[in-house]
Amino acid sequence: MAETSGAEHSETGERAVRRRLPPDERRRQIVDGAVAFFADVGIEGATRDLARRLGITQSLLFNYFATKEELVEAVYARVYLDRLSPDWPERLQDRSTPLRARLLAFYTEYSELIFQYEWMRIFMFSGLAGAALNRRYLDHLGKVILGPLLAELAESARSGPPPTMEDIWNLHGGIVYIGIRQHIYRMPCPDDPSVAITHAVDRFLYAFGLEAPSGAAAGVTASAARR
Amino acid sequence: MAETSGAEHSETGERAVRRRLPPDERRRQIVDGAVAFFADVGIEGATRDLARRLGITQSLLFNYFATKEELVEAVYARVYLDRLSPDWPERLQDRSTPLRARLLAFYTEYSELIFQYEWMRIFMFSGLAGAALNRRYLDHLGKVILGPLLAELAESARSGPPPTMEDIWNLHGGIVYIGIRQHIYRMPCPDDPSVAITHAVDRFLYAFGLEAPSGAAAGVTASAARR
DNA sequence: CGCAATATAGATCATTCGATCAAGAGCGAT
DNA sequence: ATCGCTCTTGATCGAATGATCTATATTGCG
Repeated sequence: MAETSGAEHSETGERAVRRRLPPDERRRQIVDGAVAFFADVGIEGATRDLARRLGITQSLLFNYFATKEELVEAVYARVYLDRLSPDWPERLQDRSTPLRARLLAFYTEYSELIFQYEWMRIFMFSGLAGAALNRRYLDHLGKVILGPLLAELAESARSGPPPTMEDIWNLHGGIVYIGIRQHIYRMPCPDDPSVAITHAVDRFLYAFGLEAPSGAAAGVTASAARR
Repeated sequence: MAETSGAEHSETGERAVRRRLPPDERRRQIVDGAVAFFADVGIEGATRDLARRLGITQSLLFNYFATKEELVEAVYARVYLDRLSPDWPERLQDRSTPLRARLLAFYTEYSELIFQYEWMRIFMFSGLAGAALNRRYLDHLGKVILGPLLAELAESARSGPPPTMEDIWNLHGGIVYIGIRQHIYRMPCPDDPSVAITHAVDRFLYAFGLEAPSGAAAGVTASAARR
């Protein structure tokens, strides 16, 4: 999270230098802080604690957001924004590139985007709360990413039963679960998930008669496939 | 959740008949209600709302649990209890049965145990809160189930790179993610996950040169493998 | 340099939270 | 029946919550 200014003090509340900031900059600082704060303690976190962490007073929050709910919405918007790159659909359907390379490129970039403390936790908090943005995101993911991905796989598949959407969700879930283990459950995880991602994608493709012969341990990994 | 008595009233608070219950029965009723309640609204849910849902007064809760935290611990204990059957380790290592059958039997039973609204959500809530029981459970799962499972797979694997713990977690995560989609995100899911589980297990085994030739669409599914 | 605009702070309100307590109500023993 | 034990209740406490308001301090502009 970008430190917008040097005015924040540590959470052990010694006095900070008072800083007057341009409104939009202050607003950005508050949203940034709120993202980090709510990711830690959940959306139910107290506005006073958030203010203390930001080094401002609680009442100031309400100068920028009429209600706490409005602030939470801003946090959701910030976190969900640009998390699904608009060019992924076409890149996933670019048949001049092998399907495996497309999959590896997508999941490498996607995992770098979402395997982050703030995103993972706020996504889970908002999911449990039934937030509208959460459902919209998952709908969009299914329609715009995983749907086309299924079509591509069905087109290329050379053996076995035809793939279903449930198979795609299984691939997706197995990969996303790395981030869940890391940031939700705080389990020790490999710092670079691309090896696990590569293996998961290869196992998946192999089952449909695609690429990755059994000895391909030295193949291109997801991290090296980054465009 | 078992309706312990007919005394509960609907949540729209019309007066209920007052019932005097034996202490342990009342306690059980409270824990049952608390499991369902906290699964819905999260651990931060108010004790007054829980009491209203149970058709009792809020103060009565504190006759059975000294603090809310104590009640929450009872909820955790109830939910986490017996969720990892003690005979799974040995059954997973019973080499008189094919590895595939062992895997399918395990994940069928396991998914039936955990793909439930209360479990899934309370597990996620407690995970986000960093509850000790959550870490203990995952430690235990890794050591007692997934560890032996890795050993079995490594023993049987006939091709490809040797399996790692990360591979096992990928299989596990892909399956568990079905429950997450269903109960955390409330997405529409197949009511019987055994087909998806079977395919996931078969893809996994196939990648290590085991069973499931490419045409095995009509094989034994997980639900039929139930012992 | 001085003034107006506004960012900021601290006190404060009403509500809700977990938790306590004395009084009342139900059930079993006699 | 009715007595007594204890389960249950409603009132209530102090702390914490979201939200408001007034007074002060700081900045930018002329």
